[in-house]
Order: sequence, then structure tokens, then C-alpha cells
Amino acid sequence: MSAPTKRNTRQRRAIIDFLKTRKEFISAKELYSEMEDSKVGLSTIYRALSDLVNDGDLDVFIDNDGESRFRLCGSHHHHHLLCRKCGKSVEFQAPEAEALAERLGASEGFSEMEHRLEIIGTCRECV
Amino acid sequence: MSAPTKRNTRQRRAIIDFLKTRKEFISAKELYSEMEDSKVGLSTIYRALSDLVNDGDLDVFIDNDGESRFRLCGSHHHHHLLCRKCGKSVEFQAPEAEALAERLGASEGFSEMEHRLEIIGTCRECV
DNA sequence: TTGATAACGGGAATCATTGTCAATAAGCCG
DNA sequence: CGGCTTATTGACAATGATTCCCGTTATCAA
Repeated sequence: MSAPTKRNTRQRRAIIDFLKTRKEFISAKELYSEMEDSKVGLSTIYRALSDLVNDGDLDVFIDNDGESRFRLCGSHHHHHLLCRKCGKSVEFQAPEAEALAERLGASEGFSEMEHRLEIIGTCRECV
Repeated sequence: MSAPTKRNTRQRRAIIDFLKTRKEFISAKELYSEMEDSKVGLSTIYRALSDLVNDGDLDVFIDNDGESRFRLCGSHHHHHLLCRKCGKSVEFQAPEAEALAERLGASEGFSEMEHRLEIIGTCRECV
């Protein structure tokens, strides 16, 4: 799955290793600062992330601030339930949502579906 | 649904009127150039779009270039299926999603649920 | 009509991302 | 083990969408 044409550099290894330890989505900048000990340049991080996305090894989505966030594929897909007042968030799996996405997309002739489901509510403490 | 605190200015009317004639999603810049004759400043367009989104009158999504694209909402709550390559979008209703959000939220002690579901895929033409 | 102030607009500022290019280091061959 | 070729790196500049700033203008309640 990884492209065979890329060289196996210290920087690229460091980035992949870091991503393996990381469950949640992370932005390029965050990766840069959390990896500062590894001495990897920001440009290199952007390039590596872009390559990994093209190779299908990373999931991406663009958040509400227009910033891309990345995560290694293959961790379990989940969604967020979050409180509109305190921001507390709970992760959950929703197999129904996976199926729904697949079915609805296919019915319109779409393929390779991804989806995002976000539920916003008021939590017990904030009512 | 529109906020009552906003003034009814020529510019805001022009933007809303333009959007009413427009079925597809449009970016702020495109709106700006297509509305040249109306002499509305770019800052004003960004502000108006942002207000309309906050009031729930506009749908937005961020395309693959990180650019926001806007369109007047229909009256019913709905979700979007969109093509990751050409940006074509299809609206759909998903009563299952409403029920899912309600049930999952309640099971964690949340109330007054809202939700957003977005399905991204590759459309027939872009495969 | 008038006064308070929300909205405007043009340009500067911001910030994520991409481009540039000289220096560096993988991977290969002998 | 060296030396060679060339992909990769990284510091910095450039880009481009969006937001900020602030003096001016327009709305609207009184």
C-alpha cells in the first residue's frame, strides 16, 4: 500500500511512528510541535502527510477552521457526541451510520464512501 | 429563523436575492465577482455569509481546496452527499439519522440534540 | 430629522499550506 | 568501504482564502 518509490528516511519513519501512537486526528502544525524532539521540518511534515494520503495510508478531513486533520487508517471509525455548553465529548461507534452512508451513497451512484456524524446536545451537568 | 437583530441593508438584500437565484453551492469569491454590478464589498460578503450560516439559513461545506462553499438551505432538515472530486452535492433526508442521534445522545444523558451527517464519496462521473 | 450605532468597504494582517532551491543523505554500484 | 546519483530535506518566501481594523456611511427608533 505504501508507495515503493519513496526513500526510507529518518524523518518519514519518525512521522509514521508518531502517528502509530496517536489515536485521534491531528493537524500538521500539532504534529510539528509534538514532534519537535525529532527535528523534522514543517515542509517535510506536509510533504509526508500528503504522500501518505495519496498512498491511502491516512484519513483526512478538513475541520471547521479549514485546517486539515490526519489519522492513520485502520483505527476504528467512530463519531463524537459533544456538549454545546461545556464542550465535553464522548466517542461512540455507530454501525448504523456506516450502513446508512453506504446505502445512501450507492443509491445515488457514489462509491468509496466516507462519512462524518456529529451529535451536539446539552449534557446532564449543563442543563 | 433569520436573526432579528440584523439590519436590512441593500447589500444584505442583494446577497440573499442572488442566492435565491442560485441552486448550486458558490464560494465567497465567486459570489463577489458574479455580483460585481451590485457593488458589494468582499468583506461584507464574508460577513453576510457568516451571519446567514449562524442563523441556519445557509448550508456550507469546505471543498478539497479548503474553500468554503455556500447555498441557501431548503426548509427541511437534511444532510449532504457530496463528491470528493467535483463537489457535486445531493441532499437527502435520513429519518434513521434523526432517530440515531436522539437515541445515542439520550443514552449518555444528553438532551436537545442536533446533528450533522455528511457523506463523501466519488460520483459516477468522477470514478 | 436626528442621534446612536450597526454595517460597510478597502486594505492590511493572519495563518495554513505550497513553492523554491541549495545542502544533505538514501540507496546503489563497484 | 568510498564515490555517485538524485530524491529528500528544511529554512524561507510566496500564495490565497478569510478575518481584522477603522474611518465612513446608512439604518431606524424616537
